[in-house]
Amino acid sequence: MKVDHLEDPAIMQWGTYSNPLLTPMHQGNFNFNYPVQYHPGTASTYNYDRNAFNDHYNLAYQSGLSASCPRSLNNNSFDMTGLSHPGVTVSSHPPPMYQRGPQQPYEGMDLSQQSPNNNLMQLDHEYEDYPRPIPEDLTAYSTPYDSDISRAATPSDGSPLPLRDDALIEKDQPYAQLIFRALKDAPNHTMILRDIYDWFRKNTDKAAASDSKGWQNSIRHNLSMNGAFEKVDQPGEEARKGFMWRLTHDALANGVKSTTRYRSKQPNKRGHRTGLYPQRQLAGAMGGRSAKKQLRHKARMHDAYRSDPYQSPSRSMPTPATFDSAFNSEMSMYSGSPSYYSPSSSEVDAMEYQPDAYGPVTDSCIPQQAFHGLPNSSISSSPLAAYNDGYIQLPSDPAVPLFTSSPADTPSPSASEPRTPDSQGSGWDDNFYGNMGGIGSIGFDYYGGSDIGISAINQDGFATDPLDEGE
DNA sequence: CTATGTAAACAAC
DNA sequence: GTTGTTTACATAG
Repeated sequence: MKVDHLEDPAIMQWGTYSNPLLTPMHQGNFNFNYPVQYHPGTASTYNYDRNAFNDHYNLAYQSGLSASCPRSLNNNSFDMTGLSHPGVTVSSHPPPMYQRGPQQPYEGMDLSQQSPNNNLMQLDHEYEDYPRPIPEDLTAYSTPYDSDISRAATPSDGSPLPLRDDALIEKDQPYAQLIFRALKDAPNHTMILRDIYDWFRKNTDKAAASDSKGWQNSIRHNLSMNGAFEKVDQPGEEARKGFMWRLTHDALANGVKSTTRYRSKQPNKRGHRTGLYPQRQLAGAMGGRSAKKQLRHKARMHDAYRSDPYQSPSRSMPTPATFDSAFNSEMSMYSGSPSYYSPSSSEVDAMEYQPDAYGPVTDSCIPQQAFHGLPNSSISSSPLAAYNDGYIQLPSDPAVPLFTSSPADTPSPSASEPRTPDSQGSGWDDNFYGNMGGIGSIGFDYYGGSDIGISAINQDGFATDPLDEGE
């Protein structure tokens, strides 16, 4: 087994990390008059494969000024993990299944955005190099974590270096955090459950510490309960095995928040039901993978949506790999916004699950980080901007200019402004700048159009939200 | 109280 | 048996 270091040493220079907000990409001469060129069919720009797993790989980002975006231009393109770099033909540990389409190099990509957090990258050597996947090889999934990689410190191995010193901290992190890390390092930030298990076996002591399988239960529990993780469908035969789990855009941008989604707010205040569920409502009566196709009891979840500022509206539904356009237009803040557009039960039920809803989206979008330096007012007053977890959605019409040079020239927000349903009054708009999702990235929280706060991501990947409304 | 871990019931593979 | 959802209890802080 080869345990090469996959990273280009030139890329892996931690010391060069300086300011996440001042990466070369952002330092480019910006004028905000450029109309975004949208070439839906430009093959050289992207190669959209309608696939759950490559939707993030197909973007060629050009000079940081414009991008064609198959809607789900992902943070991975600007990855803070540093794992999927242009020109680097290997990524750290993608199981072949995960990558269906060929990975496009990002010509103009910024290589300097390295996470300052060594923890996030220390695991790379654990994974094997692997050849570029055959596109149609969807069924031959083999976990990248071979069981025999007992990485028990084998000094003779050459480069054992299982975990660095700071890794010790990692072990004490909560499950949600660890899962976050696992996914963050994964290609597309997506993994299947078993690989998450394996990641835990390798990189944490949760597994070893417990003789039982409680830790797996906990992982599943967290995956289910924490809004940072979303399910995406697994194409092909493997779909039977379950979903893949992916970090939401919002999680990438904002970090993980607590796993409190459905937890009862007032747990049996009085009457403490000491005895184990004598009168207990059947726990998990609604559980199961049936959620995949039958959206049960959505209504009762809406309370949870409101109470959990981290929740995406349709957690029980597998999230299409990229935005379903209807979904997108209906709820443009599809994740991460506290004031959600809460679809009614019937609406949710109407949102039938479409396994093939990965179609390209008509809108062009550019990452908000491209607007670094632009006054907030300019952005928010743009008639085009619809903030969407790290991206600015643009209408299909490429002729419409984005911004004018002077604020005075800015056309007043028209009625056609695609605002989010709740951004007018009480909605949140998370408008992230900088290296989206990177440690230390900063975002501005808009509340009803007013810039009132700043969020940041701490070293642990947890978002610090000074305005976290706890209800 | 909140955040988290843990156990477990349960449903649908 | 596995995966995913949900409820419930315990406990640390």
